[in-house]
Amino acid sequence: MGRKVIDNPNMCSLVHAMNIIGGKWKPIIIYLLANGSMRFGKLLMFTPTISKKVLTDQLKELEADGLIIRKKYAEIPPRVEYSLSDKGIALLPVLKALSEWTFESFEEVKFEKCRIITL
Amino acid sequence: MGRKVIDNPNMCSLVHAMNIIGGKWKPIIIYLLANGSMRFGKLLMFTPTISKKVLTDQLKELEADGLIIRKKYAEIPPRVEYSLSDKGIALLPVLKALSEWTFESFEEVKFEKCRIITL
DNA sequence: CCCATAAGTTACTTTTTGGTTACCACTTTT
DNA sequence: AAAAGTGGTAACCAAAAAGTAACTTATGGG
Repeated sequence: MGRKVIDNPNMCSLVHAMNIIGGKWKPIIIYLLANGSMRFGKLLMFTPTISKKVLTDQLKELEADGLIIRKKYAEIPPRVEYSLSDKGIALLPVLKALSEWTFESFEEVKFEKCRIITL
Repeated sequence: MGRKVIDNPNMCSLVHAMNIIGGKWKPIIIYLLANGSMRFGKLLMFTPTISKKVLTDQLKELEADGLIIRKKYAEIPPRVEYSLSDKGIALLPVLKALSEWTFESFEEVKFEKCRIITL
């Protein structure tokens, strides 16, 4: 039921990082939120191969770990806005560096610099 | 048989990065190799909760993606040394930044700065 | 002749993750 | 009166990842 994490008896910060953002989708979700808040439906549109349930699950874990903030408006139909917390914002430079590493290390492949939008 | 990856029609470099190092163990393996080459058995010892098969699989994928180099010596019993390639070395600063992000963003928890050794 | 060794491989099982479909709650629009 | 729009949840299944245990290979040592 709970999520599986790497045992971390020595409190290694890299192990913890992998436990938090190791999920395949999480860095991508965080990057999608880099330019401001987004609603559930829009996040779903921008990550076409993810299912509703998986997106829900990932968002819940990200919220539980304090990387994103979920703001629910008491409207009908419901509106829920997701945005980055301070922790999430602090992660952006790391993700940018990761994206640039790919760009530079795999020059033989023509990558776009972190355009995640796939529609 | 093959590994599952995120569809990446727009060649987003972050998506590619996740496809390459998204595995739970991969960044940790790369970090273990930061200080020089290591033999299979030693890698296994330093990652206590990973199984032999999974370590083998991860190493194979890392090698296939060009992040590590596998050098096999024609000895009996066999000796195999794993080390970082240029791509792998170029990834180290990113992993270091990731480790530091954890350290600083979760101050309430007392993390060790990237001591991965868990024995 | 038998054992140990290093680095796996193979076959098998279990756990985890991801996907599908249906359904809900409320209101506004048709 | 019925449908559409939103952000979900629940039940159920399929697929993938991971774990376990036994086996392999070739040689030197006892």
